[in-house]
Amino acid sequence: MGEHEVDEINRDGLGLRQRKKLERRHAIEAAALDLFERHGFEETTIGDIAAVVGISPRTFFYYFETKEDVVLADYARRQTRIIGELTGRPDDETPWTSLKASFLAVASDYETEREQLLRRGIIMATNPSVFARSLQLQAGWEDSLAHALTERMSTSEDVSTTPRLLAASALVAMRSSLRHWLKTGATDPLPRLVGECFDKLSSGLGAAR
Amino acid sequence: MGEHEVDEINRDGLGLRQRKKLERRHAIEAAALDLFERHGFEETTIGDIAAVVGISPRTFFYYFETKEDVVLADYARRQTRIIGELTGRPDDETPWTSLKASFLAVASDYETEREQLLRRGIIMATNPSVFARSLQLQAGWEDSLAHALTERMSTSEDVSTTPRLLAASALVAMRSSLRHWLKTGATDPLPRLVGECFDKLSSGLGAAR
DNA sequence: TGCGATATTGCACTCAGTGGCACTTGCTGT
DNA sequence: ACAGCAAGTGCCACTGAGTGCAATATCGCA
Repeated sequence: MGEHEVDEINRDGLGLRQRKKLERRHAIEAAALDLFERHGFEETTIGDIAAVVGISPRTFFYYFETKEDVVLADYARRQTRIIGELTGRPDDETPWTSLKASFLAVASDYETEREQLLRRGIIMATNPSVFARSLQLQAGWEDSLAHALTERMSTSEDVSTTPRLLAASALVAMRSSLRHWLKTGATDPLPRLVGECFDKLSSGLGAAR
Repeated sequence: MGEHEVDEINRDGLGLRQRKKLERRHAIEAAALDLFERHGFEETTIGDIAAVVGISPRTFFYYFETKEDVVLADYARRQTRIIGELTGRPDDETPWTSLKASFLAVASDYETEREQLLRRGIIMATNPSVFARSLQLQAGWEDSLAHALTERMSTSEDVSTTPRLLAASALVAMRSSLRHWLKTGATDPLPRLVGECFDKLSSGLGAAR
């Protein structure tokens, strides 16, 4: 019967309704990003964005929870991407190897969206509240990773410290190489940077200088 | 001449003014924490807090930048504590050893403030916005650590990735052991937990399960 | 064509946080 | 002891994010 499910009717994808929603979501993203870059994040109000897209300010919150989330809209996508990648790895691999492989895969994606990442990265680095929100999302990310790892390693003793440590470390590797990548204008190949960071961590921090 | 410095006149400490300020600051902290625990963080307004302490809402912001900062008031103190500890370490030590030693020192402090930490920890773990703010502070912390390390290791190439990686990893170790400590009711000796985490990281993540 | 789910909007409201201005009072140099 | 200064404090008005609610519009589908 007519359930209130997420309708996915049309071939090859989503129903007209879903498509429209996605389009509008992207429209909001584009308009907002543009305004943020031209007038600054703080200076731009929800009203401004709504006006450009031609929707009511109230509707904005139907699409995004906070103003910050517009900038970080792609975080969630990447997050699920990584988790998928991770759970797809063979079971006999050591956790750290799987993590490295998963993050490397995503790192390649990053390069194709270089421009987008740079734009968003700049706004994020410049605006404390956006940065804060990104940290918050990363924490959720860490949770998911840790959870996935706990299932993978049958260490079972619910979410012990080790998976958390692994997950957090992986994120640290990703984050710091990403930072370096962005700071150097995204010229070096990102996967290489990520690989190097992972290796530094896997061989142990004890051996520095 | 009469500079606008932080005045410290009286013997053994600060002037009357400073003391009053500190007292009031603590009063705000106490009242706020109490309200937060009894009615919830979100539910408590700045006005509520101000009313209890007997100040105007406006004045609250003279003492704290945000409502969240009341809960995290001791973060800054600990931060400077650690940095001090770190710069005090002998130069011939490997960075990671110094980091471990510094964090261990602070870990001992934590145990004497067990109650306080638990109270604040609970509020933090329960409230996304407080948690977010704590992450933000940690990021600043990471910056300071990385900076201190860069000076220490004469790797000089301005804030290269390595010090960042070290700093971030140390924070991960601290954070995850702290989390575990809090979750288990702060019974195990914290320094031991911290030590273990540091060791896991120093021997390398590659060797898991 | 009409039913039901989904999308959109207006309105009223709360509350964090800021800016400006006036007023008090502890501190400091003379 | 006194004057000048700046920190501390308070009040008022204001902006803007975000929410709850209820009314309306739109669209897919039977």
